Amino acid sequence: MPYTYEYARAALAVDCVVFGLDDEDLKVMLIERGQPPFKGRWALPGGFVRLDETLFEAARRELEEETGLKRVFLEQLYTFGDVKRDPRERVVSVAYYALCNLRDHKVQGATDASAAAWFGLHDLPSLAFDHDEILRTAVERIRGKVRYVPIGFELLPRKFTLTQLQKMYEKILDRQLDKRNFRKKVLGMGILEETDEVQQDVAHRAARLYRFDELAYKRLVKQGFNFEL
Amino acid sequence: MPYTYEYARAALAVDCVVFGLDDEDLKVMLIERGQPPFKGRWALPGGFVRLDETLFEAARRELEEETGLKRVFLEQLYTFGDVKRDPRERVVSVAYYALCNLRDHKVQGATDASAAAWFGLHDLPSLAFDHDEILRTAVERIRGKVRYVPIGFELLPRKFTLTQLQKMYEKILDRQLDKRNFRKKVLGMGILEETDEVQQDVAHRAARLYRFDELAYKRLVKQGFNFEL
DNA sequence: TTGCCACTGTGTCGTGAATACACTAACATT
DNA sequence: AATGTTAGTGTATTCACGACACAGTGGCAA
Repeated sequence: MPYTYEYARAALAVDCVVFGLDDEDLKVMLIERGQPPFKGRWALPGGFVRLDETLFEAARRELEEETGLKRVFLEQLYTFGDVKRDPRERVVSVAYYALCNLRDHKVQGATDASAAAWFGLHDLPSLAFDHDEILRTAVERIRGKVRYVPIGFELLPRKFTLTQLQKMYEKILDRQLDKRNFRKKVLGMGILEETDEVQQDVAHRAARLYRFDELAYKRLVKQGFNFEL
Repeated sequence: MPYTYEYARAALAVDCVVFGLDDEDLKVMLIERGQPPFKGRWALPGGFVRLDETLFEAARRELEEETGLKRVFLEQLYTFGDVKRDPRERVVSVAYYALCNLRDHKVQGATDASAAAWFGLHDLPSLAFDHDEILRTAVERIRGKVRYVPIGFELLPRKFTLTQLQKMYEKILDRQLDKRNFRKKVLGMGILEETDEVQQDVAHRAARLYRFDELAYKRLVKQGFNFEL
């Protein structure tokens, strides 16, 4: 069933940079390509946009199809449109980035014969297409964004300790933070809700668990509040 | 000369939000549409992407064709891909925003029969397509960005007074700033070069002219410097 | 020439935020 | 009971931000 147009048209794709956090490192999910071009190379999950879905919907769909991830934070990153970025033909790709925590969303073997795996940011293979550049752009974006918008909470389980929160910031920003100053600051913002639970199954004093209080955050933003780590 | 594809394809367009600054207000350049749909309505300059040009090149080309603007600051904003954003068919638009100063770049009557004009941000007509939304997004973007990246200088002539600089920030941020604190801060950053010239043809004491020192800025950024107004 | 107008250009002080820094408390394990 | 491991806490110093007012300059008009 061919489609005909008066002018040549580019193909339109979406690609997703999925960040996940575990105890060691900030990770990215990659897919091993089962088809040429770049067969056998690692690439970002993604695919072509259908005409009856928005870009956001396409990104969400591809993410679920290729990695099994649902209901994760997903936001548009940048659109990559170099003429030769795909060797087959002109493909313009709208990149998205996603954040999720590795505990809740375990490595889903991908559905369509290709392998999916998490890679630490310091241990990446070279990627297919211009996906290295897309990934670099995504890392820059979250580094910038995490400092003044609380997107980082998407990477943690719903209840977390202050140490986990601090370690997350340290991994994203790639530098050490002072414990006391960090706690003072983050508690002072009034967007963390203290639960009456503590960590389980640790071989030392258990830390208190906190929850991100989205309502308090939104209230504060409305009053002209500035989250800034 | 028709082009045929196995799957249906969206058309791909670019749209540009061009900001300009004059003595009164922050302005945006709009084009009156000469063709349906939305004939007679105001819209952002833009058009379809050719297959042999990057997105950036397409934006620059359309900008020049429709408004006569060349060599202005131009940067990708966001990609708009709602299914029904164009009533004719599926069109995905990569939006760019541009900054220029109204002195150097006078209102070029548009080349192709449609009229081009500057509109103050507080005095906008309702726009064609989803261009209201694109424009809103662009305003948010420069408000956020101008505070920690010196893009604002693109809106001024190469040599400017500190008062002009301050007024620019006041118009973009839509609030008053204190003169002494502003000067202290902006001079303290060390990215302004004092010239030995002063304003001409003013009916009062002439102010000293400054120049943005891009090299100093880049040097400072490399050392981990934080421009932040 | 004098006065007036419009804008330029400058310093201080108080307050709040950011940083640097080290020890005791709690709990689990042996 | 002793040990190991992390949790949890306060202070002092420095730095940045914001609030605030007036004298100086130069053109212009009377």
